[in-house]
Amino acid sequence: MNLSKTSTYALRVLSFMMNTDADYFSAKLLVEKLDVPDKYLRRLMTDMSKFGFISSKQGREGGYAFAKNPDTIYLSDVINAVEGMEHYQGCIMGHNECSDNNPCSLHKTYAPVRDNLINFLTTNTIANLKNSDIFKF
Amino acid sequence: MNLSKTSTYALRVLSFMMNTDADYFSAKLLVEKLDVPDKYLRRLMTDMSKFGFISSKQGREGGYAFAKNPDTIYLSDVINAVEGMEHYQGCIMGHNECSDNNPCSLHKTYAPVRDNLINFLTTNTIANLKNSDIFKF
DNA sequence: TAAATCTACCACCTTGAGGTGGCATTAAAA
DNA sequence: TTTTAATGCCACCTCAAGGTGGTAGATTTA
Repeated sequence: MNLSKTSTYALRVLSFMMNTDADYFSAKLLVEKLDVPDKYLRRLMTDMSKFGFISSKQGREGGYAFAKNPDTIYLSDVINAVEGMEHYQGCIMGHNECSDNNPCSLHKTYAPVRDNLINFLTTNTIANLKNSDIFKF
Repeated sequence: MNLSKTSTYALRVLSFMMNTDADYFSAKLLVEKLDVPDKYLRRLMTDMSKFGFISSKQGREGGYAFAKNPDTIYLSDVINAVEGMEHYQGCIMGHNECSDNNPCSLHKTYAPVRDNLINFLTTNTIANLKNSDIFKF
């Protein structure tokens, strides 16, 4: 499975924030800890604040913080915001139209696999990523 | 889930061949039926014959045919040949190293989903795609 | 053996995701 | 009020997947 690189960046940032105690997380800190390109991360953070996941505070001692309760942020919300969920919901063969009524040759067999994946993404939240035994984000 | 476009092309070609009765399939026919770019399909077919899935016959009345029994060609074989299976086997967060011993924050939760996907790709063959009720490849 | 109809191959073009440079703006701290 | 350390934004660069053009080579059939 391949989330877009941008989605993994977003999830890793939020996971790190969930597992680290701080009021504000500066871009500088996140870049150091997560090895994400500086400017790219800043742009992503700005995007995520526009989507309402985080808030930002400018100026010295500023940075980013959760803007809503992490247990209300589903993995699918994050993915949907930064790259869209279409790839994960659509036909594995890439057809625009593919349904039970007009299926491709893999439609039926693949259905439970997709359902399982969708279920994973729509039931797990950022809060679920909290785990004191984890040191990799 | 997003297979690469090239993987879907490959699977769709093989699926079409599986569901159609003919000795040889010309590039022209495949392009017409499957709406894959002409030159791109030809290059892909050449690749697939190098990988041993199909054989090609040049000249008038020539074209492509299965080079091995379709029930010995697993979906994962095709994907592995044209784009590699790494994306589907690796860490959902994109880490190079991610194992039970050194997991990312999604490792444990995602494991069954990945296993399910891998199982789907490694147990289904091209022969399984034969289905007389299917008209979309 | 010539025409027709295929595949094979090489080099190039296009597009979007990912990534970068530079500078403006904000606000706490000194 | 100046300095300093943050974020915000715009325009551009890079690279690999996907796609194209042209031509050479193979083989069947008339």
